[in-house]
Amino acid sequence: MKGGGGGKEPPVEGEVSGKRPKRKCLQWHPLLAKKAPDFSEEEEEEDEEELEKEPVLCAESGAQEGECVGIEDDSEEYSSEQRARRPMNAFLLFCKRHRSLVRQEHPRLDNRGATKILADWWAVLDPKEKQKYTDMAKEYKDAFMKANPGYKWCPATNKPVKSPSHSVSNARKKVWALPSNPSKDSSVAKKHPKTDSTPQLNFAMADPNKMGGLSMLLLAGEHALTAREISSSSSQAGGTDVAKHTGKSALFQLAEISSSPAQPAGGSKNAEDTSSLTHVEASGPSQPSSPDLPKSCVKSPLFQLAEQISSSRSQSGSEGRQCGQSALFQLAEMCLASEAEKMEARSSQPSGGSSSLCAQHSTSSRDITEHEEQADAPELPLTTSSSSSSSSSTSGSTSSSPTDATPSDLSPCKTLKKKKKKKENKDSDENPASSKKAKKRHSPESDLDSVMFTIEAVAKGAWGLEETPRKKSHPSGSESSPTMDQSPAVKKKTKSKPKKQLKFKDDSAEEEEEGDAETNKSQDVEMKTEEAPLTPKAECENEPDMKVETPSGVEDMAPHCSPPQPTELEEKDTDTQPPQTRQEDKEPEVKPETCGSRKSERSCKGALYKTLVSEGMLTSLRANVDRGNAHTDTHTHTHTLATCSFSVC
DNA sequence: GTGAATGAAAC
DNA sequence: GTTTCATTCAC
Repeated sequence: MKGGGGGKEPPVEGEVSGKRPKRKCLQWHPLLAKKAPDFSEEEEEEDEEELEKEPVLCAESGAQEGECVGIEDDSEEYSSEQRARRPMNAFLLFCKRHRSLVRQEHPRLDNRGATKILADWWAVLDPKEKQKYTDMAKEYKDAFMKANPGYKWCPATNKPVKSPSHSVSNARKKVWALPSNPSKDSSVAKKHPKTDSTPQLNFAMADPNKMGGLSMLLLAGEHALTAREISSSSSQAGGTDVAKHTGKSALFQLAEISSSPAQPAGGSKNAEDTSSLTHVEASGPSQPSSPDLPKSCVKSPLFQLAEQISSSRSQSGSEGRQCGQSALFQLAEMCLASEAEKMEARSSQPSGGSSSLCAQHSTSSRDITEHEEQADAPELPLTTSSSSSSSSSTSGSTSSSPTDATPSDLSPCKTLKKKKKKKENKDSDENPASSKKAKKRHSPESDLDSVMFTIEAVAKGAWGLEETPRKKSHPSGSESSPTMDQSPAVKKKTKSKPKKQLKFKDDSAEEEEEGDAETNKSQDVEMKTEEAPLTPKAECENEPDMKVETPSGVEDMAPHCSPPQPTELEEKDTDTQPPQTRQEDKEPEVKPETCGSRKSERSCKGALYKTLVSEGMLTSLRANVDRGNAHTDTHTHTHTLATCSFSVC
């Protein structure tokens, strides 16, 4: 499987082979580039170092641009991709942040399935939560725009520019280069902007790709330094305006960088990596992640950024800006967290999952904690993140292949078109509503998992919780219950939707045999559950809410397990399944056509869910399930408990 | 390369 | 109102 590490690893190869144009994400570039060919093996550990080193070198040299660029001529390859990526929207941010969790929970589930779940989750998400993400997205976008003033959302369209050869590179690079922008201080970093094509190329090429995330950081750091030369470490906020700007851009970059996938580097390194990242984020005292590296160089920038961030936060209190920064900061954290999660997930999967998580947790937790304290803003409580973040780590080098070149010529737009066409076909085939369903269907397993998961969540209401770690914040004071309830519930429904299709089939057959079938399912579920690492993330606070809705059995675990919502879910799987089925049955009626549009569907689901809840359907179902699965549950529960403990640790 | 989701911008 | 693209990665 590429999957495990592969997913990202490939990128590494990519360089040479050059594949995956898509990946190009900003994040990827840098890292990938770093991965440099030099290393053949050892790579993992050293890769990281190198990665950092390279940038460092550049930094040292001072002329980052030229040399760096030069170094990697290859970079041209990147150039194709260099084009800045669109900033993620709220949903994407959400996905990025939580995907790993979902995947952890459902190892089998592929991204598509995870996306579905996330979508459901998103639908259910409290407005507040959404708002947070929305805000973050906004901030992110703003920062992005600042960085890339001239950026057009769909460069592709512009393609004209892209003439085969240079055009491409320019366009993409531009993005990076663009940042230049205007007036802002950040301009320094961006300096090369687009104004001159030539320079730009160099600059653009060089920086982003070669420099990699670090490079970016360096640049940012420079700016920052400039702004706050003063503050080498303590700086507080000095925050001059400039600093702020810088910080922002820096943050933005940081976010991008952070988002860069964790490096494939081996899991073993994770610990180290993690530490390095951690310190970076944490802004902790500078510790050199790796002695080898010129720490000062490397760290400095990163460290500075971190400092800035932290300082900004502290300041922020007084200033309004904080919001923006915090958002960005959060974003960065999210990215890191997500990566970390990934790392964890991967590493954990093979082995034992939960344990690994715990370990990581502990490790990073401290750092994270600090951050959280500082940052913690309301926003992302993200428990998840915490866990994941910790893991984080690795900076990886990921790499994706820069390569890609490819298509770029045409411009992404074209490429996309293909996709779209496909989609269209699908849609056209069926009604709107149906179309969705049809799509959903792809893999039974995934669907099942997702369904199970959803069901569980619904039963417990965990989902809502999970998602929102922030929810904790309490969403609702008075309303809380309703909102909370709904969300989870909705989720369920939502989920059901995807499942429905699958389930329908199953249900029809299964329902008849429910007795046996359930048992089997439950077992299956358990199996899955076991496989799944169980995560953690959870939100204890939610529990209460959950309980409210789901008084029944699961509660036991829920309380403790807050983190492991997923876990809970799993437990429920067994139980839930049956219920699920039923719900689904009902849903079909409602959902189907009504919800032609995505939103509408979600809404419908939500409504249905509410209805069901009100009716007490869920409760009754659960009860039934519990009874039916009693023995099975016992098993599961035990397992769950264990899990919980873990998470708790 | 595709898909699965949502959302934002461009068209 | 439609397209494109953003993220992620197994397939």
